[in-house]
Amino acid sequence: MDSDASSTCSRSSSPDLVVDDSAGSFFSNKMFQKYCQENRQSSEASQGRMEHCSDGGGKAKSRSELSKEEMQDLRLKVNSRERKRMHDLNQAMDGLREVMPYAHGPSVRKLSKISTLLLARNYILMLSSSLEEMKKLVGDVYSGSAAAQSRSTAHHAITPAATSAHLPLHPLAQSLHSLVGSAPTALQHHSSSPSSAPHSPPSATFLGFHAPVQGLLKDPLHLSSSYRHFPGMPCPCTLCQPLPTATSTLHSLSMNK
DNA sequence: TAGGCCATCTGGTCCT
DNA sequence: AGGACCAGATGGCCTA
Repeated sequence: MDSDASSTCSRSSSPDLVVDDSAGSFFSNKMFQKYCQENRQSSEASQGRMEHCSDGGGKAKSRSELSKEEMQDLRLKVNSRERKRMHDLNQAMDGLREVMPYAHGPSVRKLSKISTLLLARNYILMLSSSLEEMKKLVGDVYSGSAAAQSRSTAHHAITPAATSAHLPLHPLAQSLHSLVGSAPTALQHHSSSPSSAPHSPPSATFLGFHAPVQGLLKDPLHLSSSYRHFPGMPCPCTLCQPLPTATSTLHSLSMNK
C-alpha cells in the first residue's frame, strides 16, 4: 500500500543487506534499520505536529471520534510499530543464523526463516545428545583413572586439582572436563573462534556445514571447540589441531521438513 | 511463468 | 486506552 511514507527502508533485512554476515555488515544493517526508524519517527513526528497541533493536552478521543487524518495517523503509528516488531524479529533471526553451523558467506544463500528454525531445532537436539554422550565418556574416563590413582596414591599424595593438572596423557579427559564445565558457552566460543568465524567459511560452495560440526556427530573430541583457552598455556584441544574435512550428513538432517 | 520467500498492511484479540 | 501479538491478504523479488 502507499500508506507508508517511509517505504524507502522496506526490506531492511533482505538478503542483499545481510548476506555478507561480517560483523561490519551486521552492524551496518542495524545502523540502517536505526536510520530508517529515526527517519520514520522524525517524519511521523513532523506529520503529527502538523495534523494535531490543536488537540495537544486535550482529552483523548475515542476511535469513532477521530477524524480521517487522525485515523490515518493512528494507522501509520500502528504500522510503524508492527514494522519495528518484525524488524526485531528478523534481527533475532539473523542472530540465530549467525550461530548456526552452516556455511556463511556472500556466495551462500541466506537460510530462510523456516529453514533456520528447523536447523536450529535439529542443532539443539544434536548438541544435547552429544552432551549426554560426553558425560558418559567423562564418567568412563574418570572411573578408569580413579582406579589407576588408587594404586599410586599409596606413594604420592595427589590432590584432585593436581590430578587434573598432571594428566597430559589424557587430553580427552581435559577436553571433556572443560566441555562439561563450559557447555553453555559452546555456541559462543564456536561463533567467535578464529577457525570457525562466520566470515571465513571453510567451505562456502554448498549450503552445508562446517567440518567440525560433522565431527560433532561422529567424533566427540571435536566438541572441544568449547575448550577454555588459557593465555600462555599450550592448548591440547582438538580445535587447535587441523581438522579433517568430511562431507556432511547434517545437511540432509536439517532439511527434512 | 509458477512457486517460494519476504515485507508490509490490516483487523482482531489479549494483556497491562 | 494503548501496545503487543497474531494471522490473513497483498504485492514484489527471485529462481528453477
